[in-house]
Amino acid sequence: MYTISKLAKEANVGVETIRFYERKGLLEQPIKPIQGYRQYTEQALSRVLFIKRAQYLGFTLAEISSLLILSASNCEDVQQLAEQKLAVIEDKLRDLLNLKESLVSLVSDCKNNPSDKDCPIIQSLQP
Amino acid sequence: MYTISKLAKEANVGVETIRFYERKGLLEQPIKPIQGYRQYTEQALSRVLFIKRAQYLGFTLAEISSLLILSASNCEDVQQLAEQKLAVIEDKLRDLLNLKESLVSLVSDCKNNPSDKDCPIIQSLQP
DNA sequence: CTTGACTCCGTACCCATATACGGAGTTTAT
DNA sequence: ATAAACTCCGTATATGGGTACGGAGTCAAG
Repeated sequence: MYTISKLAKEANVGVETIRFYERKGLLEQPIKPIQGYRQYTEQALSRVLFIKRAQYLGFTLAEISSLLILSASNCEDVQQLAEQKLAVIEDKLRDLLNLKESLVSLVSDCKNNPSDKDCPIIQSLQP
Repeated sequence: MYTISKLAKEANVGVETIRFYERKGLLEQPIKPIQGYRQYTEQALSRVLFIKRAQYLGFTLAEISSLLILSASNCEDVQQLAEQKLAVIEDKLRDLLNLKESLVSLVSDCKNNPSDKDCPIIQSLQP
């Protein structure tokens, strides 16, 4: 069990971020004991780490929210939502691959540029 | 020569976006004639298109700003900036591919799940 | 039992990237 | 010569994702 600051530290985010996620409904706020501080479980930690990883992958908090709602429904619904997310991921993959290819080719043009000016990247951005 | 709205239309952005870029120093604001409206040159259009392309490649406006400054001089620095972006994109690609594979396999587990509950996806989200 | 660190809560503020509004001036079409 | 459309300018608002602040309560060590 963690206090909020331990949890934040463990997940490598700020305390305020935890509270922000709670307000956004991304993280369940543990019931506060009549007297004392809230206790956070391992599950809360996994949840925060999940959010962070998904964010890193380019999901917005809103998307992460619906990813997380998966766990509220029955298997078929879960599966369906997972398939939707899969489609989103595949789109993102395609976009990222295109981006990567453009950048790779630009950088390689740069490497073949003998001069220090007339940078091919800049030129390619010039219409 | 364009008026601001022609320029905006040509570049496929809003008029307000042009003004915003001017405020940000990404775009030089043409001198306003004593009487009348500002005139924008082809250069201004190229500049806006440059910004849009660079944005599409994943550069932030701040980065674009430094790209524009660097473009006057040093191909190597530009290349370095592009390589940094490339590294970030490659990391994201790797992670997205992993995520996709896990989702694919979870969805297929779901399909092999005869019951409506004990959803494998839900179970995989439990700690 | 006091002190210092931590928590709680509401609210305000921050940055990036725009987008909208409103009143006054300007241009263009009829 | 007037209306419609456009521009100018400052300011306000939006959205996403946080970060900071201040006062009051709580906990843990000495």
